[in-house]
Amino acid sequence: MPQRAKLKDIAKALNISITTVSRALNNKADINALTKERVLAKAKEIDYKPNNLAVSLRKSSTLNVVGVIIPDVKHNFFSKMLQGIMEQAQDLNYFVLVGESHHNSDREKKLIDDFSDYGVSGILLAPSKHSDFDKNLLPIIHKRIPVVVVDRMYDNYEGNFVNCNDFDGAYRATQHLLECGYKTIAHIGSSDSWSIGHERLKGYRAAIKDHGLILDENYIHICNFNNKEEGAEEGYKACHRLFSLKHPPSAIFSVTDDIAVGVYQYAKEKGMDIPRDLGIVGFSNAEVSQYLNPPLTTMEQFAQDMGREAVQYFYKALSANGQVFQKSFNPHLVLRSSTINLN
Amino acid sequence: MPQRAKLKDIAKALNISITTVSRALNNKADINALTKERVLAKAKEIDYKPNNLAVSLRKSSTLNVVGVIIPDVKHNFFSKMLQGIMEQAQDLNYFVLVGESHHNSDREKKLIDDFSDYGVSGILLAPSKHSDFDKNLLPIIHKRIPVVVVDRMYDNYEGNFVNCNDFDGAYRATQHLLECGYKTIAHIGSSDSWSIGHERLKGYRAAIKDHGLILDENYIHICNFNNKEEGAEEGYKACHRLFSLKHPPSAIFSVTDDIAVGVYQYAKEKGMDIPRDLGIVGFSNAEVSQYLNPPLTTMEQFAQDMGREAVQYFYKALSANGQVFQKSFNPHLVLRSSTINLN
DNA sequence: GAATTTAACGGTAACGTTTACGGTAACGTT
DNA sequence: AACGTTACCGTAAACGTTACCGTTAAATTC
Repeated sequence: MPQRAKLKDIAKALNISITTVSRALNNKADINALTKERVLAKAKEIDYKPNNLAVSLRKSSTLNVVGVIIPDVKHNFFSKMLQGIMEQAQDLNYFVLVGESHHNSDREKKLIDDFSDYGVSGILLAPSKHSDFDKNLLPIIHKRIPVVVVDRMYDNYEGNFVNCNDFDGAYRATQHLLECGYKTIAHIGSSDSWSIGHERLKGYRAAIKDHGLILDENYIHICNFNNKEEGAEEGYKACHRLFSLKHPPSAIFSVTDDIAVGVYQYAKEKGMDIPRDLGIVGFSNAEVSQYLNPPLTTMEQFAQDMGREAVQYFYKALSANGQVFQKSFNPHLVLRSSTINLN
Repeated sequence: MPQRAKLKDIAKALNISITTVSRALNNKADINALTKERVLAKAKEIDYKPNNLAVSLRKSSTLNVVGVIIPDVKHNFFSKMLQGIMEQAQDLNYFVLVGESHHNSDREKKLIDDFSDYGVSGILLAPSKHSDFDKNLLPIIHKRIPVVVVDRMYDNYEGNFVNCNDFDGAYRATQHLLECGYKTIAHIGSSDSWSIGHERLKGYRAAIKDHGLILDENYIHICNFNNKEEGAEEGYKACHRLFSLKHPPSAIFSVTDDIAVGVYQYAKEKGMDIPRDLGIVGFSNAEVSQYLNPPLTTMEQFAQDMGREAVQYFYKALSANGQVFQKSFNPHLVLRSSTINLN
């Protein structure tokens, strides 16, 4: 609605053609230095700003927008990631369109399609649990829209991605507990259809095995998350089962910090001392974890760096023809007081 | 880059004019039912999607995008708000462009200008501390771009806004402490140039006064936040001073939950029992607060509702000519265990 | 049956840009 | 003097769409 200045206005004011004005503003060749100067001055004077719609239409290019789809902004990991994305995007002069899937595959599909129809230059997707690759992502990949998958992995996915090396992280978390001297280590995991949970379980298994311990399947408790983020509750319930075993565990590697919160609640209720009676390692270094009592040892995921890298990959994918960019970030142990050296 | 289907393609395939195709798809008058059907079928067949750029350019309307500027996505309050914004925006068929100001006024200005140049339909702004109204917001208000200010208030601002009734919230928080029977209530606040801190301080003052107590200025500690979110540290430092007073307070109303975390740390260190020795009420119901030990009594701000309302106001402002929309949400006391009835 | 309405459609211009192309001076070259 | 070169600028078409107006044939009116 607001009456914007156009090339025509400048042209009229200076009594030259629109073409010349355009040339001046986009510093192209075939233009007199003086004319250019006058155009620039006039442009500033009447506050001329190019009409992106017209420019993109004419150039038949897309707008400088990248679409970001995440399951939940409130989640610490995703908001950190988003932060990294926005920073890097701004550096590359891109705008960021954000949508939430709420871990709903249909909603995710709609967002992907809407973004695509809108004409984004690319899409960064942190897939929801149960995301349907063939249905949601494949169509727009075929449309040649650059896509970078973040955080979660599809099976046999061969496109661009940035994720967290969950296997490695879980391995190191478990290893840390072993090195502290905890002998019986349980794992509270999350539903298998979610690749992250799967990888972390594998990492846990590998660590136990590599250290010559026998893996007791009773020590593995897989929670069944619904869409709600009721992690703490699930953790609490898990403890209920784990500590009714004949030989209850002396340490727990929890697949998320949220779940660990539930473990804390259970431990407190039963008068168990963390870390003496029970060692705990979480995953993802949620904001909560530093405020828990005692502060939770956990795995930092570098969400912000992942976000930044994702944007860079998208950017590279724009020009690079067919080349694929992939990277796994190794998590880092954040040593706090929920684990202690028992030796 | 991806070769999109155009009206021309449909027209050619059916041997009719582009105009007719357009009419069919936008279900306008002057079109045969059969023709319309054939067009729609063909459109679906070749997956035609209108080119938004061309449409908006032709109609000289903006794209369906609303720009959102917040200081920090990681912050619980803002991410909740953003969530509300995105939900409501999706319902109204708007896309959401997000940018972070990081409490930097210049960065905020750049975002506002960029969004405006981009051609957003409107802007929702949660101003950063020290945001310069005249410099940042006034220019685009003059450009007639609908603006809704959220959360924080400018002095003498007369445009659209949705905020939290901080005065009322602070009043009720303080009142709650008084009703519990705490006799000496201190306030840890934040720098005055931030309207929110100012309002909460006023609310605190009013509550003390209305209950016939004498306000001891020594009980008011104003933290000087820099841009960093070092709330806990500030809270800790504040306690240092407050508890070296001749008559230390028996309760604290903290301007944010973050700061309250610092109070907890101090209390734990000095062996004070919360809530017996020290009652605490926070503000904003951060995620942390429920996990603190004991869980923190605090004021819920309905960030999500505020976000939703903000989008609705923006939407109304699009058509309503000059009408101004304003609303203050009253915070709600979330009663937990950091306060107790002493009577 | 002539006049008028109506249904259905097409042509053209326009939204604000960019760009391929052509044109006109002014100058230098042989 | 004829030609080529250079520097600068304008014309016109195009990007994909929609609004406006005109056109045709059939249907309706009297």
